[in-house]
Amino acid sequence: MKNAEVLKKIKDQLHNGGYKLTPQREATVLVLLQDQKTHMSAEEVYMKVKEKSSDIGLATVYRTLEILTDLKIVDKVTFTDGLARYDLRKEGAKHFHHHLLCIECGKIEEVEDDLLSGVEKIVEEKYHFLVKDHRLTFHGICSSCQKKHSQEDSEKLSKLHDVIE
Amino acid sequence: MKNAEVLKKIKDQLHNGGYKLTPQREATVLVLLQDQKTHMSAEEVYMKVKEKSSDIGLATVYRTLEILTDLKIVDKVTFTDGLARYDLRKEGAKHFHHHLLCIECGKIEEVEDDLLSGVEKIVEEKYHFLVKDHRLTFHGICSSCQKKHSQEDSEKLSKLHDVIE
DNA sequence: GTAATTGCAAATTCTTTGCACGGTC
DNA sequence: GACCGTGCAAAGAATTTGCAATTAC
Repeated sequence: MKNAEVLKKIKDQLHNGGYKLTPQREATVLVLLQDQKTHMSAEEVYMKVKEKSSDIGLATVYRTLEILTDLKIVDKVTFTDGLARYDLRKEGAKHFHHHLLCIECGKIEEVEDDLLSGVEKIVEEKYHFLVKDHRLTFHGICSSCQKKHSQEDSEKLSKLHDVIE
Repeated sequence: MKNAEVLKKIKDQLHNGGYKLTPQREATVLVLLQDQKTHMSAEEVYMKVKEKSSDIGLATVYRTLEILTDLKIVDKVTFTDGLARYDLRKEGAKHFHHHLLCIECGKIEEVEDDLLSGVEKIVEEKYHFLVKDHRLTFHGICSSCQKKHSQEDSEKLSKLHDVIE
């Protein structure tokens, strides 16, 4: 689905929710659309909107993000740093996607696969809990940090060889 | 494992980490031990410690909770309200347990089952991400809120019957 | 026209920090 | 007596709110 279509759809959702379509709200949605992988904080969204010439206040960004969260157009996530970040929901995604948070470099990768349907079934049956959504984040070491490690290791090893030789 | 034993173990961990065992730290750990299901915020821990006669400053609670988090004795979690909460790690648990957060009454239930080992394998193989820990929270409706609903429904239905009769 | 929305600044909330004092080995 | 830990109060960071001016429909 193209960005223009997605934007159109979001506009409709705002209307249906009884909200007006202001330039500030449109600019905010556009920024979220163009930068879907970065998990921006409110401050970052605010900066990006200002960059694009559109003038906006930080409070308006917070208010807009809250509306979008209520309408389930974006999801609010908080990782270990305690800062709220905002993620556009993927088109047609029933559930929130998952995250891989690297504890070394801080990078956040996204996982779109639906990994939890089996797990949800267990939760519903065993705990009689009606699952509506979920938040899943893995903490660990990303592939590039792993490579960095093995490189360091082999360097140490070759130094060791130098000493022995 | 008994609380006394767990406390002893935590004392050792503090010592090994090069930290002293002050009355304030001991009181904080005791509060966490006695109230394992409530997911207390720093403020709540502070209040509980004060209740138990032990005098303590809020800053000390924050500092103690940070140490305990670093030592992986407690886990810091942030749910949707953005407030940091602290959970004692279960004895011998490799991984953090999961949570069921009711979107109606706000109650948080814990799930101890290891539901994710299969999912972690997929993540490691497909994304080459070395998993160290995870955070999983389901958002939904708890069993008692579900019951409340069906009760309301049957009440409405019986009123409807009254009208018809 | 009018009710919703905005921007600003002030207020709030949660958390961290600086520093003088007190306790411990 | 050096050093770690504490309490307090002040600072800081993130977010929310009150209000007068402005705007979308």
